[in-house]
Amino acid sequence: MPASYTKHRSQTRERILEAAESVFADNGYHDALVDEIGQRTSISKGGLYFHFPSKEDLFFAVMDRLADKLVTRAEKAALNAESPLGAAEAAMDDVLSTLSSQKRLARLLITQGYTMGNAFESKRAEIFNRFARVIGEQLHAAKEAGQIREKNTDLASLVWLGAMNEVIVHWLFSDGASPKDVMSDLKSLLLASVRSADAKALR
Amino acid sequence: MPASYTKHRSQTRERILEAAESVFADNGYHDALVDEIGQRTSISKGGLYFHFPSKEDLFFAVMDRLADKLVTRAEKAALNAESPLGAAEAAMDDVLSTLSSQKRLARLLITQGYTMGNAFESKRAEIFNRFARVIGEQLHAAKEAGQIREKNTDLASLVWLGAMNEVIVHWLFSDGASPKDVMSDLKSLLLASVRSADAKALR
DNA sequence: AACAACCGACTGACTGGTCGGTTTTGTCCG
DNA sequence: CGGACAAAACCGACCAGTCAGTCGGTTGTT
Repeated sequence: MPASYTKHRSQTRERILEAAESVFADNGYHDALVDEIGQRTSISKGGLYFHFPSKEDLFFAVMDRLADKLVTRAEKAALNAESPLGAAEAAMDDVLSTLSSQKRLARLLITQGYTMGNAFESKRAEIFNRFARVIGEQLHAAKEAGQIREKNTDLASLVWLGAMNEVIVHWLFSDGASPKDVMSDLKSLLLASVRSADAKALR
Repeated sequence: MPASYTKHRSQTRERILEAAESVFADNGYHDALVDEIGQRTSISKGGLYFHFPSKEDLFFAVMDRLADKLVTRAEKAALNAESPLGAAEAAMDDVLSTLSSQKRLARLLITQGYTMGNAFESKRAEIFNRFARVIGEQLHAAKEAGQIREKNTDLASLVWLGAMNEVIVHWLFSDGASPKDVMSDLKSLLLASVRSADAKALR
């Protein structure tokens, strides 16, 4: 295989990835049509299947590329910090502001690609909001009672919900410790995140 | 409509919901077949469509029912606590241990139903783990440097990741404040969750 | 009789993937 | 240089499996 083939080959791959990212971002995996990716690249379906063995593989390649970009950026941003905790902070800064300015891509990376359309995402949001509200009410009451420092209890409840969710998801896929096992550590983390300095006793 | 109709009607609905929950939990929404729900209930497809207008509606009804159960349980658990923060803690306890003991349902509620199969979930896990590792390395270094109190940096990185994720997801669906806008509040929450008392200066 | 509940064979839209054939690109040699 | 050969790249009509949803008819209840 002559060298100049592989060069052109990777150019085409890149073109396909670009278009696929856009189509997946617009429609989500399920509703994205391979034919439409073909249209946007002016490459026929058969041509696409020459470069990628399946729609799924193509999607994964898109996701990998996205994650690469994001991680690379964040790691670069972290280099300027003068301490580890500062580095973590800088990376968080970078990721959040990058995603903030590219809603479509955030959507693709975080949920859209994996889900089955807008109706489903709305349902997910509805249920999670319900949980967030339950947590939020308690935190709000705790705030009134002077037990916690944090004023932004809505945000705090999102943080708590997100943390719990992630712990569960991790358990679901890693076969690691069950949520129960990490619960006490998790609780002290979350309590520390909001507790005021002068509230030692909890119950 | 005679009374005994509606009674039997709601019994049948319940039977269907039960079976549907099981089928959805086993296969996820996409790969769950309406025909299989029919088989398990001994109700024909047409019969099912007499009770639910579509597969999607049936799925949503299942999810609502699940969320109901979970919230009700948690709220009951919270009643025994003696302070708001204690109530929040008790509810968290309850939810985590309930889900811990029912992996199938946790899966359904948290992700499975909305996604497109195992390959996709694995990919999601892979990417998120990558991010978690980046955070984890920083936190670990911060621990070595004595900047943080928390010893379980793996868990802490999951918490951070989950919190960020949830903030982003919420923004994606609520059209609320962008992650950038809540970033400073979010940072102080997360830093407070791990920071040791004697580490004030950050950078 | 009237209506709810249920049946299940059938349909029709959908779309990922295939495959035989064509065009383009690079290489080799006379 | 140029013509012949091979391999890569690309084309697009077509196939094949899938399954949610329908509908005309049946059974059971009041």
